[in-house]
Amino acid sequence: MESSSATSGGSTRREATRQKLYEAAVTLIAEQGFSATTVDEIAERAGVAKGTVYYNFASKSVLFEELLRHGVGLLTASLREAAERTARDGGTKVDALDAMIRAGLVFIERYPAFTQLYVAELWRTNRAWQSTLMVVRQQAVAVVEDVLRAGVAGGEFSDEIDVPLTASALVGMVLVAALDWQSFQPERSLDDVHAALSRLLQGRVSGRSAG
Amino acid sequence: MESSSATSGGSTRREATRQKLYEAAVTLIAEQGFSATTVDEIAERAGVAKGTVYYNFASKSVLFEELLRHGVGLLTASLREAAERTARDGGTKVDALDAMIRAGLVFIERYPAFTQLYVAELWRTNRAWQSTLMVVRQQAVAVVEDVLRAGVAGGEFSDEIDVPLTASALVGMVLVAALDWQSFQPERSLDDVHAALSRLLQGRVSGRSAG
DNA sequence: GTTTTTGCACTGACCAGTCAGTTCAAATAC
DNA sequence: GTATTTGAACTGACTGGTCAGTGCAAAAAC
Repeated sequence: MESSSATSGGSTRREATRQKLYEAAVTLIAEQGFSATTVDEIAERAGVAKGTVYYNFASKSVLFEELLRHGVGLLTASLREAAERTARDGGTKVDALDAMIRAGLVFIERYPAFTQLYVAELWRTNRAWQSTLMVVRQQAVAVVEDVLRAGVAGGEFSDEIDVPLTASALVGMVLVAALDWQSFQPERSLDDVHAALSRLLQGRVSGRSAG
Repeated sequence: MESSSATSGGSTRREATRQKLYEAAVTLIAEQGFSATTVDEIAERAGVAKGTVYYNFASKSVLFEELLRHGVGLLTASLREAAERTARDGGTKVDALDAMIRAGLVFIERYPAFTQLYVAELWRTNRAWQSTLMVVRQQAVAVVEDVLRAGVAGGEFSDEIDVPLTASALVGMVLVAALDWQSFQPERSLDDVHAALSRLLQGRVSGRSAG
């Protein structure tokens, strides 16, 4: 007899509790930062006792590290999927980048708190989860780099572009534009924001209106 | 009788102490975050007594807020200067943006810790210095927006571009690329990084090498 | 003689992590 | 089907330590 509602691996109740803790932690840490967020707050928002946090995670930092891994996993999967879908549909590499921009925006719209938290921690040094963060960052940027490299190999992009730097710049463009969108003009539609970034990507900023 | 090394206004000795405290605080907070940085640490790194911190600043948060204002003041001055210099030399608005990108890179190369700290705090909510941060952010982005608007008015840029969003995206592009440069490939030259970003700005990513 | 800095002891709040005890659902016994 | 056992999951009061901010007398700088 199996348990009534099995998730993939791991006992159901425990998994549900961990999920609640992730959700509570991500918003609190995004708002206040890691150090300013107390374990008591996380427990309270998740609706569990403090002891439960320590039953499920070795420490506050471990909870945070697993949260990071979890979130970036979702993002890279989504980016990769966007790139592959475009390739299957016979699109160019610019189309792939454009699709990835959209996938990035969709992700940020869905998980704004996670994105905030990620940006806030990414360039810090001297932190316990530094190495976790490096690994996880590289996974995400690598997806963009791969598309750029394929584009250079296929002659679609200039072979003079600097792949890692251009990838960083593209990620930064989307990240900052999206966070500003969420923070300062949340009423705008995703399509709107996507259109503006597309234009920038395709160098259609200079030059008069298409009229 | 002028003091030997006058900064604008304020008694010299006091100003020197405050400067030491800014420098100590900025690196520590960039590395560890605001909450994880103690006043004792700041005092120790600055080489002054803890009491001196409180003689010069009302509280830890006030020290931080003034630090923010100070740093962003330097940045906006530098951006504005770059834009104006280009205008005087009869450059286009793209030239102005390019000069501002360079000014941004120079700033980040000179004050990497401040930049880190700024990014880490910018999209947080529920923090005491939230409003300070908003004001100060707007000052910096506004300089870029002004150039974009002037370019649209003069017909150099498409009137379909979204000025605030494009400004955000450009700032993000430079910010993230530069932070990655500093963190992960610090051996590269500023010119190198600038060239890569210039290329992206001018839409010279697509298309074969100029050979 | 006024301003600024020092050094250091002290307070009170806050917080990560612990642990002895409780809950409860499923398994086993009858 | 009812009673009993088991153990994973959870609880929340408690502890030991940390830290922002204070108070103040004496020294140093100007």
